[in-house]
Amino acid sequence: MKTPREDTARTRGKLLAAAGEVFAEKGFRDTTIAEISMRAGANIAAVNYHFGSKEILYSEAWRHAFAKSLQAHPPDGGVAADAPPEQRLMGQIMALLRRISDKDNRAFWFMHREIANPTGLLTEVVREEIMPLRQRTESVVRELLGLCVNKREARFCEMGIVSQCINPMVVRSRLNQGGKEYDGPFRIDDIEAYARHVVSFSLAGIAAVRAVAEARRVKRKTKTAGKGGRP
Amino acid sequence: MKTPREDTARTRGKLLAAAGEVFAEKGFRDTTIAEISMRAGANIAAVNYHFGSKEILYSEAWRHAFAKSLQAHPPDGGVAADAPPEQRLMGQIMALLRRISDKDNRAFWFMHREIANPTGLLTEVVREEIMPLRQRTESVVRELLGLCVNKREARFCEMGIVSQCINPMVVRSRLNQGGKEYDGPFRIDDIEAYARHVVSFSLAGIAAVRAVAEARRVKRKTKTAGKGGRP
Amino acid sequence: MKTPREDTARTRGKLLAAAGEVFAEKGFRDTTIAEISMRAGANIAAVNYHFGSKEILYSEAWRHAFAKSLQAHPPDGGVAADAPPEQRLMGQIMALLRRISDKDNRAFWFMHREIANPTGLLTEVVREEIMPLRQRTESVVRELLGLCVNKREARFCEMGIVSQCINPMVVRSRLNQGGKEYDGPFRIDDIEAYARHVVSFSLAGIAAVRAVAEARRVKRKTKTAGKGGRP
Amino acid sequence: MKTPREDTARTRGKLLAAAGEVFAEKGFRDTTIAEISMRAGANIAAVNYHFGSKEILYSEAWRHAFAKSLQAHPPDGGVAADAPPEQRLMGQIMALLRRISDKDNRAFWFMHREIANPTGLLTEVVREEIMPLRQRTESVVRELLGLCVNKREARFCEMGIVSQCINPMVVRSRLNQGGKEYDGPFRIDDIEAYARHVVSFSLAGIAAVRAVAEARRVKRKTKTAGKGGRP
DNA sequence: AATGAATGAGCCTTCATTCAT
DNA sequence: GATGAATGAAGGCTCATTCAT
Repeated sequence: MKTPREDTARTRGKLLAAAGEVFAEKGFRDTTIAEISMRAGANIAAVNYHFGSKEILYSEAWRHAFAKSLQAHPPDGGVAADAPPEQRLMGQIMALLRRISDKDNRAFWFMHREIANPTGLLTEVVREEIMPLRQRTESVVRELLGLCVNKREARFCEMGIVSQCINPMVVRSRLNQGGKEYDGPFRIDDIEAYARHVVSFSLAGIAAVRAVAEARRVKRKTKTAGKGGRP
Repeated sequence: MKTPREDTARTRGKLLAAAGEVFAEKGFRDTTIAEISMRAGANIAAVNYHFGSKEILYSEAWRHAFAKSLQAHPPDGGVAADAPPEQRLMGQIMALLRRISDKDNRAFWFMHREIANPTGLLTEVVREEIMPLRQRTESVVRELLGLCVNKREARFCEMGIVSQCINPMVVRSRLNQGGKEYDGPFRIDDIEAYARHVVSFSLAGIAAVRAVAEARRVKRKTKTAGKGGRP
Repeated sequence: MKTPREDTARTRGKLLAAAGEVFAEKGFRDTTIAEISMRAGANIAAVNYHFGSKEILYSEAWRHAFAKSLQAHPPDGGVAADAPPEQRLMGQIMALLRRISDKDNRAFWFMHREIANPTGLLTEVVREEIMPLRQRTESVVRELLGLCVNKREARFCEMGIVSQCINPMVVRSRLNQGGKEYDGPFRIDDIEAYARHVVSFSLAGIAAVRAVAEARRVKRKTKTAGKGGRP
Repeated sequence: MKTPREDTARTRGKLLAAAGEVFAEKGFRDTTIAEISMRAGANIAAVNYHFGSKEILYSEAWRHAFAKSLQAHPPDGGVAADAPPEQRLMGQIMALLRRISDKDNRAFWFMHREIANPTGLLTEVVREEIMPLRQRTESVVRELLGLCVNKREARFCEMGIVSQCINPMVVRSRLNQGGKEYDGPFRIDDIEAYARHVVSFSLAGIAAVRAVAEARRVKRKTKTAGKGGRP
């Protein structure tokens, strides 16, 4: 025996799920609430009734999808918090790639569309939900970079690493869509192989940045020491 | 003394420029030909008169913007063709970052929107115009990688490098828009500094990939030699 | 107490009636859905909401009008099925003329416009709905023609009879429109008088055709008999 | 060496011919000046330049086509003016059927469309040009009807005969269009056979009408004679 | 609480006509 | 005289939202 409350909750859930699918497929503008309602098996007035407007549904659907995505693929990638930073980086990269490539988790595609085609509806959501993830990555990267590297370079590294994950996945997905697989230069056959590549490529990059920074620090110290040391 | 031909060319040009601006700002769907016409100082029927449809204008505007973009920032970045590959890579990265960040060149934003929100109108255009650029980059990367690295890893490297350029620029641009500068973790203050970072980071990454591949090759040879050499 | 279903049915009905009027007056192309909606007391979006498109409304309105027309003027003209064929022909002709001249039944004008200015939207409808009527007429005509008349001449007769009904009515209607009655050579004052004329004119025509055919048959038989009979 | 006058005349002629084709194919509303101009190899402004408006071109094109049609198929059908009325009727019917079925003469289709879908642009033209033809037919019919038949019945006969020619041709043409021949009940295989059918069918009809009228006359006279005859 | 009918603003496109050369 | 560019009015259709039940 279902209470009206439960009915309401179920309809809301169906609408959120349907909205997630359609928004991810077509973006905000090309999505019609008629299609969302239909896929959710609900009335065409249901969206405005339950959420107030298409715009509100949009951000709610994103939060919903993002939470589900994080639950399915924890950001540490299953690596223990006290593992060496190299392994933790690998874990985070794998988690990110899995979140993006998981066909059941559409949050990433929302985000991507939103960045390309800003509605301005997700800016707050981004800061609240995405930032912690990036800071978690930045923190591992800083560990690997050591103390000599300044903040800007650390940010550069973090951005570069995340970008290596995001961009190729986007391109791959787009070019492979439409049924026919596209076997051109953009193709990534194996998520795990690509993850290993990004890790080893980036660890080398990080090491180089670290080396330069440390050399600079030593040089400065020597200079300072020489200046101050000689009477 | 204007001939009708010249008139047409001028109006077409104005429409292309206006279309470039508006499409880049708002994407295909949210752009109205009314706004394009208004910005071009033309009648609302001008778009259909000169181009036939909004869709055709879209792809024509992209070609126009892309050609202008390439002309303003040659893909070699001003580096001679016989310079060492490290410098040529730097040149290409600089050229790419400049093309993306140049506020007068909107082609990149078209492309980015198109990938995020495919209209299907630019697929051919991409393959014809973008591929050569990526192949040019891949070719420098392969030079730096040496002969031991297989094709897939070369592609991974090329994709990673290009991604490091594209993605942060997108995010930076989006978050900085709306008048207020956003001084958060995504910000890139200095294009040139970021270019140098990407080059040194990526050269180290490439060297690492190369080293691994060469070690693998040596190992195999030794194994083979051992197998065949000792009875 | 109106249910939504009843509301829909009423609005649909009003739209069908209004569409019937306007399409019959102006034809498909010159009819605007704005006018139909206005006459039906509905919003301009109502047509697309209830029917999907102007084209669908067109053929639905025709079916609606045709059904109403048949109901108002049964095709046998009130003559019993076992009456002599002359009377049944009279009944059908009267029914046809009444259907055409009835100002409340617009189906005929649709048809006429459609034939003159084909939209291709009614072809199926014609075959499904008009054919049975013509076959009914042809069947009476064949009865009157006897067995000697071949199929082609029977068809000629049927076509000629129906044409005598349709064409003058069309011309009469057109020339009388615009407020001023046109009392020229095309005018038919009295539907019933014209029906009687068509019947007697055509019965004589049919008899002549029948006589010729029977004479031909007798001649052939005699010839054959003569040929075969004499050794 | 062409004078400007000759150029103008030629362009006008091409426009008239092209307009004749397109108007006959598509009707007034669905015909665009652009298509007429294109088919005539003229500028899009040529129609308004040479004729003033689409409407004027429409009626001019009709006059042009009608004159050409009459020239190609003289209304007497090649039968001498002193031939017996039966033969003259046959001549006129043949001429009418030929005019209608001649694929190079589009005037009839104009007319038909105009009647079905009145633009009001041809009403005067009709009265001026069509009436004489119908009066010519009516005059033969009256000859065959004799003096006892009243004016209304003569008109009925004439209308019926002409209708037998017009209507089946229209239907035949429409149903056979679209490339595929339609071998249904409407088909007329042989213009000449149909003409013979109409003549013999109608002569019988005329004879019947005449007989009835004469019987009525005799009856009245007898009655009158009887009335007046008895003292 | 929830539905389905109805709305009206807005968009792309068409096309006869006009304007400047 | 003749052209081709340009115009503006109008039409069909879409869709998020509101209204009445």
